[in-house]
Amino acid sequence: MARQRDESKIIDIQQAAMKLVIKTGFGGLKMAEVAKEAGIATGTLYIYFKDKEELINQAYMVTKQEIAKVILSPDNQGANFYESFRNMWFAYMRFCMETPEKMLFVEQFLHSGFLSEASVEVGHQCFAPFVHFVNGAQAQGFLRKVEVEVLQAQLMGPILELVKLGLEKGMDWLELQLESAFEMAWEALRK
Amino acid sequence: MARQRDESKIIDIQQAAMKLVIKTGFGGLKMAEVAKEAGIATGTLYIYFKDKEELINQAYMVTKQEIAKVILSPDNQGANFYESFRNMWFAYMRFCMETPEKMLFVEQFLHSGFLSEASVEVGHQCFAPFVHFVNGAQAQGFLRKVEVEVLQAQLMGPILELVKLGLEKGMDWLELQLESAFEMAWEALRK
DNA sequence: AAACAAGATGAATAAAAATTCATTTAAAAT
DNA sequence: ATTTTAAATGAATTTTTATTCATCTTGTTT
Repeated sequence: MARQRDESKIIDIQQAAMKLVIKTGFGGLKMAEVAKEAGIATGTLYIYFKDKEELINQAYMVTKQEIAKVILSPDNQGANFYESFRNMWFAYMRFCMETPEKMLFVEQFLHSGFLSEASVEVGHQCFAPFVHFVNGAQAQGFLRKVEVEVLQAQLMGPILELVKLGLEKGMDWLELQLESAFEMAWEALRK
Repeated sequence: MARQRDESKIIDIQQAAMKLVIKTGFGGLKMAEVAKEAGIATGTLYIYFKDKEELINQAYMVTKQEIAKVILSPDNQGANFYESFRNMWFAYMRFCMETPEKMLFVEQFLHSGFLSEASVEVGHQCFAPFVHFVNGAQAQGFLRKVEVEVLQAQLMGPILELVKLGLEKGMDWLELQLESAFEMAWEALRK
């Protein structure tokens, strides 16, 4: 008997928040600015989210899951390990270059002081398939036998830094570095 | 004709701020808490620093310079390139493990929205010796010929991630991973 | 040891930001 | 077309946090 809640606003709001975090950092993130960026009134935020903490944590959980999906998205039927690894690396890198705000938001969130119980849980869930992939690859002798977190650090650390550089120097610049960057990652991790 | 200003308070205050940033992120950093952590009254902060922005920027500049000094500190007389590289990597890593708050503060600061003109300048200054070292090593055929920023990303990115892991899982755990981590970095960067 | 000057204090104030809510608007049902 | 009711609004309020300042303390000088 009344107008519908516009569920797409949830996404708009989360995207607005992520976009602003890149510019201002978590410290500078203001609810009034999120609303403005999302094209709605301040009060409307509170229809869709209980408070700032919930908004930020939900943005994290949704985005973290999206990223996990991206990494597993390539169709690796018939590909050898090197090719699968390469596909996943490029899939993730392309995602980061297209929506850097998402990966940087997820990254910064972890040290923002907003991290809730539920977010930690989602983080673990999303990490599980990666652990499985790495364990298999190690067992088959494709990857170095070091703890999975160390592999992850070596793999994700440089990507994060490269995306930050991409924001400063332009994604066209970054595009030119991709092959080298991938090779370096591969040399670091291969057995 | 009056009591001396205690210059060591400047360091205490900056260290307090850096320590708190690890716990609460930049967003959660409160002047009252910095004062408490430093063991002084809130108002005393403003004797030593004009405002929050100045405090944070000065902490950054001092710490960034300290880090630059640490990386160049090893005595590499008579060492070959591999040994020099190894010495620098371990010198930096040890510094990070002893005072993770400094490296994480510097890291987070760059995306906090507080970055001043002067801080950017100091950042560049500190980067210059690294550029020089890398250029020389590339010319002599020790390192891959990729842009210096890409090398830096591949080198520093994993260290940052490892230190974060060290904070979560303990520095004793990280200690056990150092040799592997260094080897991976070396394989990534070597020609 | 008295006077002085600058440091230190922390409660009071100002500024900034999150959240609420009385009111308005508009989609859906009758 | 009218009624209904939840969404949307944004000014007002509350809450949080930075900054100031009247007062006190302490080291130094004479």
